[in-house]
Amino acid sequence: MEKSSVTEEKIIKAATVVFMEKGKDGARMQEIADHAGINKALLHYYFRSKEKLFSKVFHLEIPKVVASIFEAYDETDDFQVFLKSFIDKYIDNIYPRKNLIRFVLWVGEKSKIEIAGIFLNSFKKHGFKKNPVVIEIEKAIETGQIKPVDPSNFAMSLIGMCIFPIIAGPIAEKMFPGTKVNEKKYIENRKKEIFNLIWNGIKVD
Amino acid sequence: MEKSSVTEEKIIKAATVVFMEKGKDGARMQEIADHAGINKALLHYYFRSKEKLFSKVFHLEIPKVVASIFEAYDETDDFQVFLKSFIDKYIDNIYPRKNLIRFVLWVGEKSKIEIAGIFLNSFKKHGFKKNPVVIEIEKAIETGQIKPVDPSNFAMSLIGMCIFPIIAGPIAEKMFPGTKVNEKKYIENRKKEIFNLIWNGIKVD
DNA sequence: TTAAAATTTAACCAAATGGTTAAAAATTCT
DNA sequence: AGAATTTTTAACCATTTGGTTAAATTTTAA
Repeated sequence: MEKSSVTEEKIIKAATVVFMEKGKDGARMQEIADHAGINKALLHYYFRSKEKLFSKVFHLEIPKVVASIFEAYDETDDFQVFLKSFIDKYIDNIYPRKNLIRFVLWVGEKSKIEIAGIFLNSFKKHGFKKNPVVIEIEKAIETGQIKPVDPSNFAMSLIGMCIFPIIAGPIAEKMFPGTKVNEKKYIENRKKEIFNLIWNGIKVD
Repeated sequence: MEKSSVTEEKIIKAATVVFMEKGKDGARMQEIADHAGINKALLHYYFRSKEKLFSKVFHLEIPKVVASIFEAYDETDDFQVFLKSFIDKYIDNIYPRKNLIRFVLWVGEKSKIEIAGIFLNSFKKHGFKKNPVVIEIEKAIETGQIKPVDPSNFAMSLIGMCIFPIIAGPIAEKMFPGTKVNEKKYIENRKKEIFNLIWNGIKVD
């Protein structure tokens, strides 16, 4: 690999860390340069402006949020198996990416960057036209494995339950007694609770 | 009311809007002053620094996030009724506060401000020691109205399902086909889907 | 009414920040 | 090797930003 692309990668990596940590406005070009082990002029040589660098990072990172869904996705005919495995893998995937997700959610609303295209591209790259979880749910309904819920809404609920405690972090810990987002035991237990709630509901038969 | 407190209130209101829109670092003191219809010197006369002003706003706004739970809370002996009503009111409450919630989630992680105390105070003010939803769930389990789920986890799931589509906004719309977070029809339907999923699960009996 | 106290403003300041420049150092290519 | 090209740096610049100051205006109260 040529030196140029090595440096460019170093910059993007550093910028990603700093942007995610400090936000777009809180991030300092100098800090990004320091983090990448280069000086500010070089940083501007590679990326003319903060805006351009930010846009680059944003476009590279969004697909990773999408990807975490595909990475957790395993095709099976047994929806119960699929669901259990998806929750397990998805939470494990997003956990180390919580900064990224918080960042994308925050910036996705505020920034003027067009995100629709980025998302669709990301889906296409994985060979799907839409959310694979939605597809899997539709399949399960058709084969009579689950009740006829609205697939899109169900997928939203599923992702919401997985993501919320992770992005809410310290807020969630104060809001809900016993929550310890950083303890493996809590996370493992949460996976089970999510599955049980979705699968069985809370109604007493 | 004296002029001073009127001005102070104007400033806080303006600061809240601007901070929520632009974030802590993106917000400009000048913009806050303009928004409040005063000049920058006066702004600093009332709040010595941006940091102090921000802290004030943050401490005033967090309780409102907590409050949206209490506002949606109605005590009943019938948990099914409680759940339906809670989902309905809670979503209606947080919807116009989505900027605030996104802001608190983002800043809550990044800012060094101690949030634990703010939360506990906020609970106390409403006469509760912990999340009222959790209390209601515990009651319902004791009276055998619902299955013995983990109350805290269940509450987290409930809140997560309600909050996620709202804070995810445009991201959610791309991720899940058919989602239109700004349409009343979508929101009303989502309320029903959340209730049904929680109550019945998806297992075919 | 008038002096004291509080409020409001315009002009200013120092520091920080994004960005530039021109030259030096290192690489690449013939 | 050595000219051309790319990479790297230090010093610099213009603007923005948070914050100050001192004087003018308005309000309060005796």
